[in-house]
Amino acid sequence: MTATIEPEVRMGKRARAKEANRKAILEAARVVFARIGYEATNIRDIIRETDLASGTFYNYFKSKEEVFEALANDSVARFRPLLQKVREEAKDLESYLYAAFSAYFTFLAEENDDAIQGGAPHMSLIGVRVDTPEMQTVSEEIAADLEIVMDKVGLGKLDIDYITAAAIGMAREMGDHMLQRRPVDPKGATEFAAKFTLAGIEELAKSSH
Amino acid sequence: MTATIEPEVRMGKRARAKEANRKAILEAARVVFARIGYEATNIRDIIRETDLASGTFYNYFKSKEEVFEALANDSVARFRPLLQKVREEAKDLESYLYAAFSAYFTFLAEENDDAIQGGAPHMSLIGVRVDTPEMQTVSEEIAADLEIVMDKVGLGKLDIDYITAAAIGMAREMGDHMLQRRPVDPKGATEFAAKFTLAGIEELAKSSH
Amino acid sequence: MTATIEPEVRMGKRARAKEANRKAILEAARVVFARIGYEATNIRDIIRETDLASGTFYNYFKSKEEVFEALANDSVARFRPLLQKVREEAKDLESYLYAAFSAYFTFLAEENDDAIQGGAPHMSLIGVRVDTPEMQTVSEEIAADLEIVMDKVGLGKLDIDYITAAAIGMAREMGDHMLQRRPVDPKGATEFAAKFTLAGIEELAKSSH
Amino acid sequence: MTATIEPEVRMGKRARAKEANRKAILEAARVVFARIGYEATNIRDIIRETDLASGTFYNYFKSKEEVFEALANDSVARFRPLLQKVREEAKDLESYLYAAFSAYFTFLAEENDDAIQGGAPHMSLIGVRVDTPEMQTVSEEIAADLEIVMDKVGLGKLDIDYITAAAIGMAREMGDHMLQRRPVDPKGATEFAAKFTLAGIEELAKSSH
DNA sequence: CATGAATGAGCATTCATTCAT
DNA sequence: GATGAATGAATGCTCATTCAT
Repeated sequence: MTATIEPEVRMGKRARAKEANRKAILEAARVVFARIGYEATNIRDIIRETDLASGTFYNYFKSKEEVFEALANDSVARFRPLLQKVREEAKDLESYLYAAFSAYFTFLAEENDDAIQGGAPHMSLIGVRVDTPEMQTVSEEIAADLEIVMDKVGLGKLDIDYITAAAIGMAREMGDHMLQRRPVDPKGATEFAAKFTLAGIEELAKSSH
Repeated sequence: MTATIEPEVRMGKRARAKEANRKAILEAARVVFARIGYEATNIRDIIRETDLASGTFYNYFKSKEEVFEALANDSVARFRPLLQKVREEAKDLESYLYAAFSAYFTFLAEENDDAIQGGAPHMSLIGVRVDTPEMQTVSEEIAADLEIVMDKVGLGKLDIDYITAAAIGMAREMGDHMLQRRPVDPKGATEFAAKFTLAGIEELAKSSH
Repeated sequence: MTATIEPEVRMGKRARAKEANRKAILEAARVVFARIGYEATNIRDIIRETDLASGTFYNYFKSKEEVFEALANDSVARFRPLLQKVREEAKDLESYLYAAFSAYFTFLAEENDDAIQGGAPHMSLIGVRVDTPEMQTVSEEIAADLEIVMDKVGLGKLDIDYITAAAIGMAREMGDHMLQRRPVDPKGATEFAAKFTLAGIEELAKSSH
Repeated sequence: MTATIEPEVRMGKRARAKEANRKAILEAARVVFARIGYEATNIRDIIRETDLASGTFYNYFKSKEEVFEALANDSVARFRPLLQKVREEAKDLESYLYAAFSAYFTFLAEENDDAIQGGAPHMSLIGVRVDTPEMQTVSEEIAADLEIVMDKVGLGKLDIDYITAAAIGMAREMGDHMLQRRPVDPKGATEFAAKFTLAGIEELAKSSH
């Protein structure tokens, strides 16, 4: 019986080093963006955080923007499946909201774990205050989800665009605050946001007939 | 009887020119910040927008940060009276929320009038969310107020930090959407946000004892 | 009676300094191009030759190409009047050829005087081995001139394009060699080239009927 | 009797691959030099034109200069027999000049055949005249030959340096023009140049005693 | 005070060269 | 001997800041 060989193991040393360097740059970028902010960051800051030489950066990315994009894509790629699961398992509006906020706040907390350990003064950029096309996609997915769910429970006539905006804005801003607190408490934030949003929606529903 | 003398009249020619230059720089900075975002703006961009020489900038401000500060202070100076009135006239949480959201959305609509006309993207060049000095300051003012009001109406035991975060996040995100709609409708946004927030807070109050 | 005031004198100190800096950069560029060749020259080499700072270069020129262009334009602008005079004063083919070669070799010697003093190992680029649009214009002027002159003396049926090419090629290549010799002797080169060319043309004329 | 063994056949597989790589690099360099000029070419440009890796370049050449040299030597190797024949068969100055110019213009036309087909600009990208290794070497060979021949026919007292310069300059400049004409006509150019040069030299000889 | 040219530190980017695989 | 990623010195260029006029 032949052992299953993992892709990483199949790669030569060179390929593995390449992969590792790419990851090192991405990770360094994530840390530096969190520490001093995206705009203030320059490429030297990023490579200084690795043990690579300056020219090496350009073997992997053309610009700061491209690292950012990669980081954002990565975040979204990891977040989307969670959202998918939420969507499938939601029974009603309440369970959807709880699950969605929980997914978001938990993801955010995990995503920023390193930054938090390192005492990053700048709040997380990736995934929070950033509108990449991908992030917008996630927003739109949530909006679509909400529309479906709300339709199903007979609330389709409400202003879903504003409701989504309210929920997303709430999540973003609360996310920043959540990350400032110790201990970081995604559960509490979820409880708060879900309850708050649910009440808001119900109130709007009541006054709309 | 001493005649009331307007500040401008009291000033000499020199002082008036000085004041005008200061204003020109501030206005230029406001325009450029709105156009390309605070971080992306450099001092040359600002003075290029005026008919002044680069050195002149330093007679008035030490840095981009200082202009930002001044612009923010200016916003506060213009916004504070409105907020003062809101605070004074608010009888309860409901009336405060309505008035505060109304002040915010109206301010936002007016503040972005030029930008909308000029087709300025206002924020999010590519990806990074930019807060103009105005918005940042206004948000902070409201946060402070909200805390006071909630305390006064006996809701001080709630998680006021999260509540203000929720309200501000909601306002910010909804603000973007409001500015996209035609006609721009601060009244509608106010109605929506106030009702939503009030219901949220009441729900939290209910479940907290 | 008011003294005639020279433009230079009318300029303020600032304007004069500006003019001087521009000239300093051009002169430095000419020297460095001659010393190490156009392609090998970088902008730091040029400014190092002046007592200016690196950034100052960009107050005057956008690139190495632009300095080159300015230098070339300058050369042409100073050469064209000489050619004009040659054209007007030429009585026949012989006198035209002598005058034109003389103008060229003399101009070349003067142009490269500094470079020669400095022991420049690289032969002159400006005006010799370079085809700027302007240099081409000069070539075309010479070609047109030759055509007119040759027509006048009844040699219009010859291959004037090749004759011009031959004369210009000869001048270019001989120019390089002339600059290597000590003393630099434009008279000798002129004598040689004119005689040579004249004989060549006459031979062609003879065998063309 | 030993069979004549071709070099290629004598080599092992390894050596043949080696030879092929060397040739690939040389050919790539020739193409790129012709396309963008020697100075503007960098090593990456050359290896990109092959299917070899960058490091491989250094197994064959130490620098761009060395490739140039090799290319030039190659040209010489191909051109020298022609020139050898010219030298041997020349009975007098006239026949030498005809044969030499013919060799040069023919070689030039053939050498530029690909470039003409491929629409390569060959030289003068913008402004700076570029000599391919081939041309430079050929010129030098002819110069050396001419000196010998002139000496042999008793014209050694003339200014041979200037004469060769004149002949070479003429050939170069006329070569450009020849390549522009259709059809490309080395014969015509040869006739013109030889006649012209011969007359020039004779005139100089006459006036030198 | 206004001016705007000079400054030079700082950043992005390229590229010849090396070397582990 | 081939590979191609890593290296880091070198270069082009920007921009906040100063200062003589």
